[in-house]
Amino acid sequence: MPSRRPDPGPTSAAVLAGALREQILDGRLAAGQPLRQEELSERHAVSRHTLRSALATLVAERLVVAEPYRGARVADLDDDALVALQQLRCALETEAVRLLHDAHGDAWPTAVRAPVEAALAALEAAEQAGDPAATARAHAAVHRSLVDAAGSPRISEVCAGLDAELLLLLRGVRPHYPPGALAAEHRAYVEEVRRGDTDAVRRHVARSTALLRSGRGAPQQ
Amino acid sequence: MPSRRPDPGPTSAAVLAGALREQILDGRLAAGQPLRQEELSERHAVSRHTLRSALATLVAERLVVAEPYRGARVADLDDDALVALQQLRCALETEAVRLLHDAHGDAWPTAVRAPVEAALAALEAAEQAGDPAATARAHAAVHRSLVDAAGSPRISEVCAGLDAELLLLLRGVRPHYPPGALAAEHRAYVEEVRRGDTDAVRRHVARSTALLRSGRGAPQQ
DNA sequence: CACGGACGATTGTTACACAATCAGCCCGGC
DNA sequence: GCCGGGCTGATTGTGTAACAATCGTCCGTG
Repeated sequence: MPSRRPDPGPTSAAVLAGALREQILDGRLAAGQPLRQEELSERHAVSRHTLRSALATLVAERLVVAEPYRGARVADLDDDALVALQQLRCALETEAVRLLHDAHGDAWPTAVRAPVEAALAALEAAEQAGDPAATARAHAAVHRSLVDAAGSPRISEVCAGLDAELLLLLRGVRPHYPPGALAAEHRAYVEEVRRGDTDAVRRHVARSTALLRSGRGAPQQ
Repeated sequence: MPSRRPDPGPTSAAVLAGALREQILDGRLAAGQPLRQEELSERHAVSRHTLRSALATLVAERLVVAEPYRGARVADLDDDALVALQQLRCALETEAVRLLHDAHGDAWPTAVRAPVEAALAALEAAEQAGDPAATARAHAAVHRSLVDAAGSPRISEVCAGLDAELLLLLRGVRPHYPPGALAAEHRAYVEEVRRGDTDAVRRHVARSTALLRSGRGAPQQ
């Protein structure tokens, strides 16, 4: 039924970048691990050129850091990177909430509210299923749906580009919440921002940052 | 006198990207113009591979848009792109101003104020010299110094990445101000934000957007 | 006039080679 | 003993030439 494929087929470099991103996010490629071009290109059965191209996209996503002639390695993010990232997310989401309130007041039309509600429901489902990785993705999706609702494409895009990095930051963080608490907290949060309380964004992000810091402090045991 | 060279020499791809960026920003490569790999690689005496690498960095900077198998072309930005970009800049600079006020109140230490003052002085000088391109760069530098003062590296970085795109947007816009007016307006603006008036950011950006839209409306004559 | 296939142009990918740089090691001089 | 210089292997950056995949277009057929 859908038209055949406007999609010519993603390039090899793109699918390779996707595979590497997946391996980084699920820990098969550990933080700080060097990424040698020859080894990786052989393992994935591609040319060294296309591997370099894939690495370049991952560098743009900040999942990989590279310096000329010294090679690339999986990014390992410290607490400073966490707070810097959260400050950026706070800037984007605060402005998104302000744009939403300027456009709709506290009576969001269903076209705006529906995706957020769907994301909240998905978060609740993932939490009940007990899958930490899926919960983390669903959590990111809630915030993304909120920012997307503002209808500012560049803000949305930067926010989307932060998702992978945020998931990398979340790796190894034990859930602090009993199942359902995260969804409930976010339902309340969405309600606050719907009333135009932009400070709620700051509070929410600050709380999240504090929890992540404490959760990352003792990764072993 | 300075240490010999911590710099191993920028890679060819990097200098090529710089050259292409310069050509795009000064109009030698017109907006919308296709960028053929073979032609450009021959003209700049580099391999097609390194050209592709340079193009990838320019795509990341949004000076070039590319789609697989269909080639790359110089970005041509419309009014929608302008307002989307300005919304993003507003988000970043508003948060920067808030961070500054949270950290220092309205008594900024000299370490914070000095770079901003220097950027303002440079803007005034460029304006008096009557060089529109230098004025545009100095104007961008004022806002960047303000954001950098907040000390949030990720916000600064996104903001810096927007500079080239903003300069591209400004191409062909006639100055609306008599010499000195831009610097004066920004001195007043900095004074407002120093007092913690985050709404001043929104007003400033909105005014700038309106002027740019009217200036871009009739590029010829 | 619609439709489908052939054709050139352009991009994506590969293989192999070489130059440039890095990291470590050995070695001689103070 | 320790410090600095040069050598060496490893790794990355770049070049050359080719081939495969895709796009856009033109052309012939019905």
